[in-house]
Amino acid sequence: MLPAEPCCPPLTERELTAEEAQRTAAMFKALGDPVRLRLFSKVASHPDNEACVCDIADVGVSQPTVSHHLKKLKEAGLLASERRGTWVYYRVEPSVLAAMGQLLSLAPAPAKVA
Amino acid sequence: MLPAEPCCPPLTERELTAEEAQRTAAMFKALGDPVRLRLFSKVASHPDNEACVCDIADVGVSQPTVSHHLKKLKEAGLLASERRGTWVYYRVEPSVLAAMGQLLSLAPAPAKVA
DNA sequence: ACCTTGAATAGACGTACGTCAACATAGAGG
DNA sequence: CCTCTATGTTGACGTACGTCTATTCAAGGT
Repeated sequence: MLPAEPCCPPLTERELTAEEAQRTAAMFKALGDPVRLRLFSKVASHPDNEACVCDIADVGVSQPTVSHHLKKLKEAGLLASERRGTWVYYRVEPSVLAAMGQLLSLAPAPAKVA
Repeated sequence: MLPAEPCCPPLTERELTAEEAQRTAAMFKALGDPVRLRLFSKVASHPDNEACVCDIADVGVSQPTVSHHLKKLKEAGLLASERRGTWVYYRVEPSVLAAMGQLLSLAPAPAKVA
């Protein structure tokens, strides 16, 4: 799995290269599972965009499955984790979120002559 | 697969319900494949956000595979298709794109007391 | 009617994915 | 040390997914 750094202009501006697509698709893929998306939204909507696993683990699947999904989100570059004593905290990477948001903006609207 | 209508406030605002997550994850999932993301970006970056299949089919996979992926994007609500004579045109749904972009905006930043 | 080109469908195949139960690891606190 | 709680890891299982070849459907042109 690629490092998943922020990437690329709005999708409406120009087509992605194969490499850009691979890197970027990895991030979308990470959010493409309902359980992962819920976990991510739970972290993102917590104060300071950060939450303990114990605060977000109630999503209807077993604890190992939660851990597995958090790992996937981390590998995709969308979350970072840090152990503080007994608990492990996950935090969203705001820059990555912003990059994905920009990717989906349809700002320029090329050649809409009207 | 759900109808995939536009949905939901920014991920930072509140956590998604299970149903919202399922609906929304389907859209992210559709963009979570490199080939599909390239196809989508090709359509999105064409004039009027619309392109003939013949204009975008060169992504390194067979023609049936391209057709398969375009169908998936359509089922996810991200593209619409229309036959015009010999050719079939695919067009992005701007509202859906905008909704996804808004979902990824981290506007309010709750409780960053600093 | 026939053939040609553009695009969708059907079916098959290998791989990746989501899930779980069982086990392992990490600190905290007696 | 031992144990309790919080997370992560392993290995297995069924299903979904991406891809292909072969075939079919749709429109045009001759």
